[in-house]
Amino acid sequence: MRRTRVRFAPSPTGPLHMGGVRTALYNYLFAKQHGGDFIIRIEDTDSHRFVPGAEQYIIEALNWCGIIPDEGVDENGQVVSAPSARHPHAPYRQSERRAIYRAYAEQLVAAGWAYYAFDSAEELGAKRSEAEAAGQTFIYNQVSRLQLRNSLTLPAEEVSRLLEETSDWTIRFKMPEDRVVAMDDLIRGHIEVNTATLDDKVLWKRADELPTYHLANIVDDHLMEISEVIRGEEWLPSLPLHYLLYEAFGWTDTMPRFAHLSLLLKPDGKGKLSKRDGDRLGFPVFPLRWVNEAGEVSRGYREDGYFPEAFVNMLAFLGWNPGGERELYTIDELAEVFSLERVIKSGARFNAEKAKWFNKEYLRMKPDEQLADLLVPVLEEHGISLPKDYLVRAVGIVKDRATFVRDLFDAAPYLYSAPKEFVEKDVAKFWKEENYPLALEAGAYITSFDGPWDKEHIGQALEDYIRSREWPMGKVMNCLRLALAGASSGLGIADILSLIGPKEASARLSYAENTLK
RNA sequence: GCUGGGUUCGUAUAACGGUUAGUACUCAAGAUUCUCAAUCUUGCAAUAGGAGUUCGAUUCUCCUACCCAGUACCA
Repeated sequence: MRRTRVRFAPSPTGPLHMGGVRTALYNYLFAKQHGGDFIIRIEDTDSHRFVPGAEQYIIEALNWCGIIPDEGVDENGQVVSAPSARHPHAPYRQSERRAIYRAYAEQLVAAGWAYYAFDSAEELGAKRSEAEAAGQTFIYNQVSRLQLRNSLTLPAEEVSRLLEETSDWTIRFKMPEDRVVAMDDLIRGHIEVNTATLDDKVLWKRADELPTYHLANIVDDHLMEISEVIRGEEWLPSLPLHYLLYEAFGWTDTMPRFAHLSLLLKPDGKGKLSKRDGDRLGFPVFPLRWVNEAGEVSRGYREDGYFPEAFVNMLAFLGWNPGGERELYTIDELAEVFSLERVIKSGARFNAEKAKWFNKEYLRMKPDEQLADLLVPVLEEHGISLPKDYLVRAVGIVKDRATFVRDLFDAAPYLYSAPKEFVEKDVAKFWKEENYPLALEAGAYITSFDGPWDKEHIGQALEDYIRSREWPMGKVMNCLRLALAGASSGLGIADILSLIGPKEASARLSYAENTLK
């Protein structure tokens, strides 16, 4: 039984999408469950699409999620370039491995599994548009390669000359003509494809001396001793090529097992989840905030106030579930119960409401002390500073109505500072001549209450007082809340009073009396 | 178009040939309360369609429809 080694291999062409985070997460969970290694490899073989900062973003995002690699990134979040005991397969960035790939590509040519192709990108582009105009599709395959300029059709001397004198040739895979490739996918089961439907993919480019994804991916997975490849569904059509590449290299016996994950879909309508959907429907599609070169901002789960544990839990359950009815799992618990067999084959539609629900659940589970600490920066934004023990008590009172930390303030700002304004509509409704004097009187009574100053005793005393006088309970209470909180709806009067204390309550009552008249 | 993949309440999913097709989110109603939340209870709501195999199909096979992906010197 070989050691479990899986990798997440993103391309630094932009911020990591939440679907990418899910792929990384499943890889991580699989590795942890099998006591194996989780590796991050940066696939930056496309020199044209490189985006500055993207690699750093990916590393930071995974780190925020608690998806910590065993190899590929050092303790400071930097991709490691030199091999060491902890990082035996460095470098982990393909642009730094470019010297490796050419020999492998040439090996395939020598063995008859690949050939040199001299058609320029422009020539091929022209052929494509030509075919398209005729309602057809141009494919570089077993049929067309015999009409094109390559080492299969040109004389040997001409090939050597072109290899020597030109610098935009490529090495293409010579797809077998009529073979059924039988494959097995850990999630989808047995799949068969006939090679006659496949094309001759470019493996290596002389122009930038870089491999394409297919070559680099197979070579690196082999060199890095990857045991399972868990990746997105968009790679399924390339699987036959990858199987054939392992065969061509003679690596079939150590070929990894494959698992193709379905995609994340839009919450509504058709198609896969995109950045636009987030903007349109008002939720993040990226783990972290991202600002592109044009200065456009994409919001992130972190900045929107999600706990990484909630984000990870929610993501894990999008297209997978452990079978029972429990939904809340820490990342370590997920690693224990995760299984590729239970990954759903069809695409999962993302649901922003459910994401919020997860966060709310995690917020409720957090100790009040911790929530109080998290609330401090929010209060600072409002210029408020209060003692820790006061915040702990306040948080205990509001946490049930909060989804995010900021709701701990937003849901009841009056717990942290006296209201300066009153909701007009509520004033009109409750602050009436026949009601507010009663409320003021009840307020005066309770602020001088000499029993134990806690929610139960205050609530009981206040209620008894109002009842004994046969005043209308609702009207008096709402009036009191209006004076204390600035609005007629909100926390229970006893909750508010127990926290702010009789002195502050008294001050608020006077302020309301003077302000509202 | 071609190739491959997919299809259970609105959404995420459970049920690996036998269930009144379950659960969560959302939504609605009720209970509770000084209001609003929270909470609790109840409710609405699904096997894409059609053939087969079988004593019996959500589950297995085929066809149709629809959805997704790929079809680049991008990953």
